Amino acid sequence: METQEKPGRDTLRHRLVDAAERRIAEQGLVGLKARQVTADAGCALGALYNAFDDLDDLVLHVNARTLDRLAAAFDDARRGGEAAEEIMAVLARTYVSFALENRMLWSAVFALALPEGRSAPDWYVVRYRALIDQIVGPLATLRPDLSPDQLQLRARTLFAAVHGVVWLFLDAGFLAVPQDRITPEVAALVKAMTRGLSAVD
Amino acid sequence: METQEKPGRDTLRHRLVDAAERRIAEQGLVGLKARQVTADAGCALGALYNAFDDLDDLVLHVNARTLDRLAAAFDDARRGGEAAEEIMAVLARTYVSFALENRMLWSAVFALALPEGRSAPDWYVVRYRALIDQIVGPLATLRPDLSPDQLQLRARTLFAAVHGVVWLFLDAGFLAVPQDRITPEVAALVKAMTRGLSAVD
DNA sequence: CCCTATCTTGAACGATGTTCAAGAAAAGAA
DNA sequence: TTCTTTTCTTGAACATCGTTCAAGATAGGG
Repeated sequence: METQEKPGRDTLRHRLVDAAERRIAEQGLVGLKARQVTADAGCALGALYNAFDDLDDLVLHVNARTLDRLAAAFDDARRGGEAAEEIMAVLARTYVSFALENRMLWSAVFALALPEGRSAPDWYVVRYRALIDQIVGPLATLRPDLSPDQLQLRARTLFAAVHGVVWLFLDAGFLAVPQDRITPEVAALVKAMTRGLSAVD
Repeated sequence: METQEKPGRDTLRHRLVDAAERRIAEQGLVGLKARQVTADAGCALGALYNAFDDLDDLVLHVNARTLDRLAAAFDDARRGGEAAEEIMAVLARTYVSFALENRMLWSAVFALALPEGRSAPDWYVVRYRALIDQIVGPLATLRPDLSPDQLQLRARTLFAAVHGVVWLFLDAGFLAVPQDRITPEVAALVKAMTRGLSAVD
């Protein structure tokens, strides 16, 4: 059972997430070790397993923070509420910038692979959905021909497609490309996917 | 140094790759253990490190096989040489089918994360490029407005975008969607990305 | 002040990837 | 064949990892 998070900024849970976040940001997900993170947080090895189920559970909390920060960046980006097309383009740029400025943390969001039977908890999935939902709005304006169900699906497809492109440049170094070409490529991708009128589907 | 592969179908190297391939196909990349795979291949634990540098090196060889099989599927798919637009659509369908029919092996291709400084060897990168190159052909027909350099880049973008969508359904189960909706979504993505005439950039 | 419940500790366990000295096998030279 | 040299093979040993758990410390409530 997931114990209720106490509000205190100085709980052990909080310090552990802080330490884990730093470690991942610097060394990547593979650089996160139980002994290291507990030392950083100033507690014994075993204390980690009192505060969290698991190392994966801890990573999930770090990832939740990362997703929240991207969601906040999305909020800011949409604040300059222009036309739907422009919002879409801004969201795409925001996504790319965020991923590039938080490489390791962003990679960790996708690199974490839960064991076979285990699925992500609700409080985690909610964060994902919140991101998708921010896309559905402008997409609905651009594609009035799509049903709500189709919109939801298409928003995920769009998100995943952009993720794929960013991933290519983040994790598949051997096909590397100058960073300044990523944003235009993603922009082209998003523009193509959201062009409404001539869309045949 | 990478020792030259002997042609024999029954070398230890070959048996190890076979065993590793089976293990990954059944249990996923995380299910691949040095002791298990050497037992399956009928050799001692240490023999693995004579045949390969590393466990990662072994996985690289499994992945190379997988990439070769997809490349072969691409070859077959293009054999019915229709219009460029149709070829593109067929390649996309082929990709999706292949990924779904080889879930674990295909995931392994992307899940393998080489340690920080280490980069994939040339004989491995070549396989990736071969796949991309199969896309460049039809894309060049559909987008005569793009320079060779832009074509190469756009082909990678397209590949990565499709990869992202397939990945979403393969590894991010909580946003799961019925399998029969994947192919149409990818088709829509590819069609949007390859639409030539009204293309703006 | 004591009883209880909770948190904390770090030694211990089992599993893992990798190394390496020693032995076996193969290949070449005579 | 026989000796020498090189290569392959072996499995015990090592270091490191995530995780557990019995024992001790701490805090709360009556």
